[in-house]
Amino acid sequence: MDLKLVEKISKALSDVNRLKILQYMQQNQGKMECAQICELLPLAQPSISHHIKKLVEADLIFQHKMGRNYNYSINHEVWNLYKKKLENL
Amino acid sequence: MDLKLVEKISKALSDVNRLKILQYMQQNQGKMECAQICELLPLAQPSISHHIKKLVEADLIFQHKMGRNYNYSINHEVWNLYKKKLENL
DNA sequence: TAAATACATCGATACTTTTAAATATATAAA
DNA sequence: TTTATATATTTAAAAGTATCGATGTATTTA
Repeated sequence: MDLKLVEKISKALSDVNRLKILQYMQQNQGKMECAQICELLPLAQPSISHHIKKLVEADLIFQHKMGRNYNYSINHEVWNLYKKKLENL
Repeated sequence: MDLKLVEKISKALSDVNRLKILQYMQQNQGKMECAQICELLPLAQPSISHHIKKLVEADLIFQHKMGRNYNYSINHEVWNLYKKKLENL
């Protein structure tokens, strides 16, 4: 994992709304739906969609389409790689 | 460590120049001077000063004045707290 | 005390990010 | 096949961030 990727992931983590999304996912066995996030955060739906996209683009979460809903789940591999990289930049 | 602080630290980490500064510090027993950073990065001195300030404000590094130079060193306590917090948001 | 050094701060500009309103798309239900 | 639902995308405005030139401030050296 090079510094450009560390930068990208850090940027994805540098917003309280996105951190709350991840927190909620961690507390729900790494899974959640968009509708739940809408209840969790005081933001309009397009804003939440935007934040989710940032997390997806940073490879921190996966997006699976299930019927007309999406399910999101934590990408533990990237998450662990990031933490490991911080140990020794 | 609350999410607002995680956000602040992540923001400090979300720039390649600042990551390079930290990387260099890690490789130098957690210490370095500003002049070394100026050689390391292709940036003007005020930009480097700005980046250092971000790291100091996030409590990721300490600033010690030694004569007319400053010495910077990694704040291992905050650094470790951050990594620990990521383990379990 | 004057000049040089090492850094910080200020001010302007350019770039990026966040947000919401409006709109689009895919799927399920009626 | 029309309508409702869940989510994404587009657009535009506001706020935040990076950069650098100019300048300021300690501190050391001459």
